[in-house]
Amino acid sequence: MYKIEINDFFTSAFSVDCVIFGYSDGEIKALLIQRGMEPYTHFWAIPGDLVYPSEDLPDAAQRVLHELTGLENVEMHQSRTFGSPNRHPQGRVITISYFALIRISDFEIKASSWAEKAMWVSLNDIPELAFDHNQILSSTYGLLKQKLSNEPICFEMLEQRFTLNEFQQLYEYAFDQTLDKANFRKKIKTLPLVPSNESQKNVRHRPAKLFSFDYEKYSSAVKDDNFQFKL
Amino acid sequence: MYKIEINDFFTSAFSVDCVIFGYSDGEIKALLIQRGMEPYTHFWAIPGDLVYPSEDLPDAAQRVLHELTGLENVEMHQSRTFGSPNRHPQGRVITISYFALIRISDFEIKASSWAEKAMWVSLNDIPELAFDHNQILSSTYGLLKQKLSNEPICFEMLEQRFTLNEFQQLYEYAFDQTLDKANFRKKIKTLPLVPSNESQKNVRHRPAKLFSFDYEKYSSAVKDDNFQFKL
DNA sequence: TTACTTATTGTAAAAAAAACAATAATTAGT
DNA sequence: ACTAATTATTGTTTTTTTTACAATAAGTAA
Repeated sequence: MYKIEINDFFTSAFSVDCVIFGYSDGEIKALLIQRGMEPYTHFWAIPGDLVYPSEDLPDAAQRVLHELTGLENVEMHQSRTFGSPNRHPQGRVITISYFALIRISDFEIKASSWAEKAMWVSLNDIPELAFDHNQILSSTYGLLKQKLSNEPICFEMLEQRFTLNEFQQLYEYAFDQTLDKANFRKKIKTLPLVPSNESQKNVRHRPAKLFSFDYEKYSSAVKDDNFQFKL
Repeated sequence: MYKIEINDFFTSAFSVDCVIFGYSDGEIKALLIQRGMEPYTHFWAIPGDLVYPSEDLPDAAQRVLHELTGLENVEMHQSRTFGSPNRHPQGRVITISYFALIRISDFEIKASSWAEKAMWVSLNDIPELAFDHNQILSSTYGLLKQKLSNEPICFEMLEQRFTLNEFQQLYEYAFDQTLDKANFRKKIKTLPLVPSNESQKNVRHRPAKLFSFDYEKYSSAVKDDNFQFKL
């Protein structure tokens, strides 16, 4: 065994992978791209790329997401790090995964740079992905579900105005269980939901009122009253 | 701006940092080492070191912890990843933090390799640490507290046999609140705690019975009855 | 105006949590 | 062996929260 020099360590790269979740048609979806570049050409993948040697990780996540999908100003949170020695065929590449929830209708997706296509894919229809991206995606979805019950992040993926039923259905989907409508409404009575004067359109029955989530009221309730979101 | 070649990316290193928690004298403590090496010589730090280019991350965590502190067979879990461009003065080094809970009395700590000393330090007495280790430690402690209420990991840091009061005090310490003794005992009635026939020694009052946690019964309850730990 | 469908509110039963009190058990010292 | 001291342990009542189910109200489209 020969002695390892300090410079032998500085031979690795790292990347960020951005798991973007959205919700539409009653399903949670992830934003995927099709790779137009070696390795795994034409495979679908989570948007991600190598980080510049002097770039900070959150900045890199923003940049990479923008370059590949056109998405801007998406606040992401760190998920897990994946570092198997052979996960990347071109060398040792550690990847730090980030995730965010966005409103699908608020953004226009446009594949660019080396991404051939970009599209929303239901979590039920995820194909075989490049690298270890299937593992990254399912691990990050697990993290998302955990956060859903402790933080009011679901409103980042619901429409800006939503019905209480849509709110409930999102939770029923994520936790795979049906909830009593009356009790659900009682439980969320403590949340800062503000009713709008608009209602559902184009339904042939009594339309539901549209609500929105008041983030300011929420964060001041957290501070002042020690309020804690829990569903 | 000149074009960046693929090889320009493979110029970074990464490390693992092992945050080891223990509990004694009513306080949660972390295992720290004193660095006998540049940079931050003589600073206290979380045990950690660079990962070999072909080494898997969990293996690296095991190896590094063993080399610096003598600890073996400690199962660690991934915490967060820290990657500010300037966190390491010798180059770009991303660090992946791991954490574990151990019974202080079960292990003998022995500083070796480039660690000058190794000792348990109460979380209340943490000095200024090397690199961004203060941040890593507090962030990981936050993660620990989160896990404490959802998983039965506290028994990894309590003595193998413990009194119900010791169990309660650990939670009172971590969540910084006093709990009603009678109600605490009722709440833990569902947990697979098995009484031993031994009791506390050397106390000048009625000694408490010693219990231990039955991991097998726990994991089968999780599978069969869909049981979930919650405190 | 009517039929239809869903939104919304209410009430009662059941379960869980919190508060508080009483009793039992053990040790150390006399 | 007895007593004082201290804590373990168990019980009971009250309060709060959750669950289950039912009833009513409201809006749309025909």
